Amino acid sequence: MNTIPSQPLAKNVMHTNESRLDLSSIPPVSILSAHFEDDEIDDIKTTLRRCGATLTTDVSDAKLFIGKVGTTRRAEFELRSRKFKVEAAPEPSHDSRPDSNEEPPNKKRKLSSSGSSRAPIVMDNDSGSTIEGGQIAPPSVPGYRSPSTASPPNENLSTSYSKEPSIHDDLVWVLKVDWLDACLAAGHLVALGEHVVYRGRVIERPPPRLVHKSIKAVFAEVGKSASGADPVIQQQSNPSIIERAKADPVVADLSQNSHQRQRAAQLQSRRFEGSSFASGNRNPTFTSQKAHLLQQTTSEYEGEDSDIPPPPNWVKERIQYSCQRFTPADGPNEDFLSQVEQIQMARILTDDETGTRAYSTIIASIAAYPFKLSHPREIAQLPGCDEKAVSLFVEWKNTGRIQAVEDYESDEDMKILHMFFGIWGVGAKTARRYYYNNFWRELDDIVEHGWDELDRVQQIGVKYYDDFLQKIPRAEVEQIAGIIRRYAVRLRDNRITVTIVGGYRRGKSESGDVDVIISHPDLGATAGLVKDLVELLEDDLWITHRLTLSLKNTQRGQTTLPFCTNKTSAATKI
DNA sequence: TAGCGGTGTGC
DNA sequence: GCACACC
DNA sequence: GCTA
Repeated sequence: MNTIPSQPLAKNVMHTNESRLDLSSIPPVSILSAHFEDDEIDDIKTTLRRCGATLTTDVSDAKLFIGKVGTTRRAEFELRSRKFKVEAAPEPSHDSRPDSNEEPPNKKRKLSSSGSSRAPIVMDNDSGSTIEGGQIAPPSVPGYRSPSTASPPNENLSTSYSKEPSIHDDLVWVLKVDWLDACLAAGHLVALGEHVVYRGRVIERPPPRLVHKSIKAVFAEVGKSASGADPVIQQQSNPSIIERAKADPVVADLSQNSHQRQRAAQLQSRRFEGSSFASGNRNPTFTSQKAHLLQQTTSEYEGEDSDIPPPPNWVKERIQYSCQRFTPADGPNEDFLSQVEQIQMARILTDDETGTRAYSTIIASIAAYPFKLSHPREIAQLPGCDEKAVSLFVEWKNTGRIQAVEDYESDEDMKILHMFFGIWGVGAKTARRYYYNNFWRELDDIVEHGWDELDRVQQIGVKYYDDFLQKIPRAEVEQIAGIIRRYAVRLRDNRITVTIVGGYRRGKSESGDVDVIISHPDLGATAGLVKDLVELLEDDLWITHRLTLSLKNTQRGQTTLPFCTNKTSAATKI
C-alpha cells in the first residue's frame, strides 16, 4: 500500500505521538490477504503495528477484518473460510453519526502481546461504545480479551464474559482497506461508515490456534493420537537418505554440483470435471485484444517467410509423439514456454482435463522446436499447435506478456490451489475440495482440521511438503543411483547396470526425482528384482516410505515388449 | 464431433 | 467398481 | 485445444 505514509516506527506506546494515528483502541485486527500483493500486506501490517493496533496471530481472536473485499458475499466467504460461523448482523438502531474527530477513549487495560514484538497495547474495556456507523470504535467489544496464550480460547467469546447484557453479541466487521487509508489521512480514527463491507454476528468462532508450530511439530502431535500402525509415524525419526548418503563411504566424496536452471517437469494430464477459472478466451477484453493483435500481426508478418528457418524433419513429417523426436533440456524458447506452462497450470488447477492435455502437446511441441520462434507461422506448423497456440505467441511477441498468465498469477484462489496441489497425493480435484468445500487456505489448516481425512500418502505428502518440492542436484542423483546399483549387485551380480534416465539424462542440473533403468545381460536375472530391491532398501532404511509400487510390467515375464528392456518404475521415495 | 493412457490405492 | 493420483 |  503505497498510500500509507511512512511513519517513524513506534516501538513503544510511549512514542506513538510520533505517528499521529493511534489505533491502540480498536479490537483485534486480521488482514484478509486475498487480492493483496505480499508487500502490500506487509505494509498494512507494519502500519497497523506502528499505530498500536492489535494484529492477531490467531484469527479466532479477530473482530475486525481488513481486506480488499467488495461484496457481502465475498466477506461472508472470507469469514466462513476462516471457520467463522456468522450471520449478517442487523444495522444498529442508532443511526450513524457523521465523521467525528473525537479521539476514542482508551488506555485503561493493558494487554499482553502475543508473539509479535510489538509493545503492549492498551484498550478501553468499559465503554459501551460500538464500532458501528459513525461511532468511533473501540468498541470495547465486550468479552474481548487479549489473545494471550494463557487464557482459554473460549473466554474470548463475548456472551459468557460480558458484563454488559446490552451488548451481548459477538460481532465482527469486514472493512475495506481504504478505511485505514482514511484514518491515516485524517491522523485519527474515522467513522467506519461506508467502509464497512460486512457486519456479522458470530454464531461460532473457529477453534483457537495452538501455539504456532511447524507443520512437523503439529504432525508429531497428531501422530500420537492417530493409529500407532501409521507408517508415517513409525518412521519419522529415521535419518534422511541424504544424510546417510553423505555418510556412506561409497558416495561420500562425490562432489556437489548445483546450477539453478531448471524447467518444470513435464506435466501430465489429470482428470477433468467442470471448471470455474476463466480460460483466456472467456475474458472479453482479451478476446478483442487477441483479435486485434492477430490482425495486426498477420499483415505485419506478411511476406517474411524467408525468415522462417526450414522446419526440422519431425515437423515436416508431422511426428506426433514427443518420444519420437529429440527435445533439448534447455531449448531456445524457454521464456515463452514458461508462460504457456503457466496457462497449463491454470487448466490443471481448474480441473480442465482436455485443456491440460492440449497444452501438454503444445508445450512438448514447442520444447522440441530447435529454433528461436519469431514468426507465428512457425508455431502454426508444429504438431499439436493451432489457432490458440498462435494467438498466445502473437500476444506474447507483441506485448511481452500474456493476459491469461497475468490473470492466473494474480489470482489468490489459484495460489492456494497450487499450494495444495503441491502435496504429493493431492491432485486438482482434492486441492479444490480442500479450498472450496473445506475452506482451508494453508497447510496448517489441513494438519489441524483435516488430518484424519487424508489418506496415507497424503499424510506423507503433507509431512514432507517442503522436502518433496526440493530439487535434487545431479551429484546427488548419481549417489542415489550408486546406492541402488550396490544393492542390486548384492542381490544379483555385478553385471547389473543402473542407467539414470529422465531429466538427469536430458542434462537438467537438478531433478525432481531419480529415474533409473536397472538391467542385466541375463534377462532372467531381472525377474522379481524390483520387489526384492525395494524390500532390501527398506530393510536397510534407505527407503523410509513406500508411496506406491507398480509391478505389473515386471510380472508379465521378462519377455513381453520386444525392444524395451526391463525398467524400474521405482516409485519409492525419501 | 468423438476422443485424447496404464497402474495402484482406497473406499 | 469407481474415483483419484502418479508417471 | 487439437486431430482425424
